[in-house]
Amino acid sequence: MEDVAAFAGVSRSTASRALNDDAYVSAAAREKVLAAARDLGYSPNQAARSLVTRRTGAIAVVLSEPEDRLLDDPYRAAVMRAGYRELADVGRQMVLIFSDTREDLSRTVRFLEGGHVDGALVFAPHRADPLPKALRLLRIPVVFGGQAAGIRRGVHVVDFDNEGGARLAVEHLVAAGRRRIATVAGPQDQSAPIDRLAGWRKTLLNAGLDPADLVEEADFTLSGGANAMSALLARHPDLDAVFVASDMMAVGALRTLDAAGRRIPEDVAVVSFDDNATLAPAMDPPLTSVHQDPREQIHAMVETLMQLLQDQNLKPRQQILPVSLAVRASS
Amino acid sequence: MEDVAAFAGVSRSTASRALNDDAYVSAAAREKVLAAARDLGYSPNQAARSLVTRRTGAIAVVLSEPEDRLLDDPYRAAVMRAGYRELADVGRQMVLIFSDTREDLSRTVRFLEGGHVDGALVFAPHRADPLPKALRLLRIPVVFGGQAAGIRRGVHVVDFDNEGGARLAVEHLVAAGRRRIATVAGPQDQSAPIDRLAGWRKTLLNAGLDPADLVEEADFTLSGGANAMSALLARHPDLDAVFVASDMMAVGALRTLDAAGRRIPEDVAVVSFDDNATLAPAMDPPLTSVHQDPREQIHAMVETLMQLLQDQNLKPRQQILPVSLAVRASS
DNA sequence: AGCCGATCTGGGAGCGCTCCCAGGTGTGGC
DNA sequence: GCCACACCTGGGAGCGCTCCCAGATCGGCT
Repeated sequence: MEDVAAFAGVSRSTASRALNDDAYVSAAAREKVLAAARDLGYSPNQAARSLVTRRTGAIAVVLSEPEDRLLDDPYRAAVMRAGYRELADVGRQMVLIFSDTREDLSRTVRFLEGGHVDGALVFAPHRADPLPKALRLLRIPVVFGGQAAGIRRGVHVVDFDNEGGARLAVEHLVAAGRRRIATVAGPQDQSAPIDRLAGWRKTLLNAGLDPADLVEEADFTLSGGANAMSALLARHPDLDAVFVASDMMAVGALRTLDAAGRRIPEDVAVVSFDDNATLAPAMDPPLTSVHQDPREQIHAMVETLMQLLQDQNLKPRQQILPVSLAVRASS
Repeated sequence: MEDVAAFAGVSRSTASRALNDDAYVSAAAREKVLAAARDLGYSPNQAARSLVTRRTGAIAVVLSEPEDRLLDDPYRAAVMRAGYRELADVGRQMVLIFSDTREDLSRTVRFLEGGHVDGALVFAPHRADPLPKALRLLRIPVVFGGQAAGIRRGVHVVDFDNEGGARLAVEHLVAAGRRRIATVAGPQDQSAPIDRLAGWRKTLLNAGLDPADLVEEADFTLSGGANAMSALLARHPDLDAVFVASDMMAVGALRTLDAAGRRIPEDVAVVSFDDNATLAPAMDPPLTSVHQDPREQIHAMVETLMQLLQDQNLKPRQQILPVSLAVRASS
């Protein structure tokens, strides 16, 4: 920078001000500095800058999930992409972190602690995940996507209304005259699927229907959904609707139903959760699904984090984003 | 760090050496420092460290591709994941960068130039992509995954043997007695699909078969594959085999063939490319596919980059990784 | 004319670390 | 017993930047 300043005929300080477009720089000086920087191919050293400013301009996006799940989970892919965009829009660089094994945990903590990033957006759906608790001890601003495992208060969370979404789905089925409404639930060690199952159960009870024995748990995969559907069908050949806790599992359920000769939606109506843009409308028949927008979630998370960066004492916020029902041919 | 040193009763220098486990520190001193660091909850400031060492410990993985493609491209997802792992294994942090629009280009260049990372692994499959050329001007070590657009020499590349893979596929079909072997090619503005198409053509000619009019180009998507297959079937109802340039397109082709009443492999044999672990074996029938391992590619790229970090003058290397044919029921 | 405040500039200090160098201590060989 | 050479330690310098402060310049107002 010294060189640039000399080349432009000004002092280091003035060059710095021009480069960071601070106030109190004459237009002439600013232009000379900018021209010099261009001619000399200069770009400021970020390490030096963040050493004194104590901020890096980078934000971590932490995905704490088993490895295999990330590969074919389209929702996570959307989160990465949206995270990148939303952060870029506020001039921040995304640093992706996959935290899976226990060994990753300490690495992740060390990284977040090391001053590489100014804050973190954390997705840790599993209730037993030790990461959220470990993060509490750090002085780095964190916003969680979905409920933080084992922590109820004092953290910033942006979640979707999972229970409300399930209610929408089941009410829709009840209104269509369905009486034997089963569900393929997601893993009950995560809060989102727990809430979805609860919503299904409550809504059935409200409608005077009996949920007993109409639940089958699966692992959010295609084959898991297919197997769960088989089990349900074996126990209750007369079921006339099913609420599936994710699109991917619904694809599996669809296959099973098809193989069992059930017409959809005539014999069995299907409603799922996620409304994944590439999956849900592409099925045969297109899936009715509870719509949640990853971009919207990330946007809210970034917004909260930016405020947190301004004011560390921002009082903890639990944002619950509304969901809607995208009705298609499967119901 | 000063505090840690004081607490441990040693000097700043000794503390630094202990923390970086340099040579020439007594075991006693090292332990005292480590204990002090633990007790004080100290973690070194990375900005200060990289200011003097001139390295950050971070490596960028740049994906230069249209946004929509990343979401459902399982190969890219595997690349991200493998990149994270392989880099973690050599003690480096991955910084993911999506570079799509032209506006992203300058942002990407600025970022890579800013000293945030020590090197970059770049995937830029499109021939018209301006990124590779822009990167040439930077003094940052770069290794390309797949051919770099518009650059033939002077860069480090780790690619798969696309043409050889296509040859394997077609030779397999010829050996099985197929005579009318069509192809669903990928976008011809990328080198991988170009090479695959060339391999198909050459192998047909070598076998004394006529490739004329048996090509249909598609965009690597499921629906693109389905449409291309329809077009081929319309022109050549008598085709008895098809080489599809990606698994995803093959899934589409399978649907079209099924809808047209063709039995697979009896009427039409299908061979695809990628051998995606979740997709290819899960199809009905399971797909014969040319196997390429993203992990292997990333591994080679990381290895080359690490050498490049040691020795900037490493002579440019073009590594072509071999592929194999995973034979399954579709052929 | 004189003064005051707004605008602009340059130098100094220091962010937290690593590296170099000078010096101290111990150990083995002659 | 003394030197040479390992091994270990502490202080100083400096990485490239931003921020603070003191001072300079300039216009506008009394």
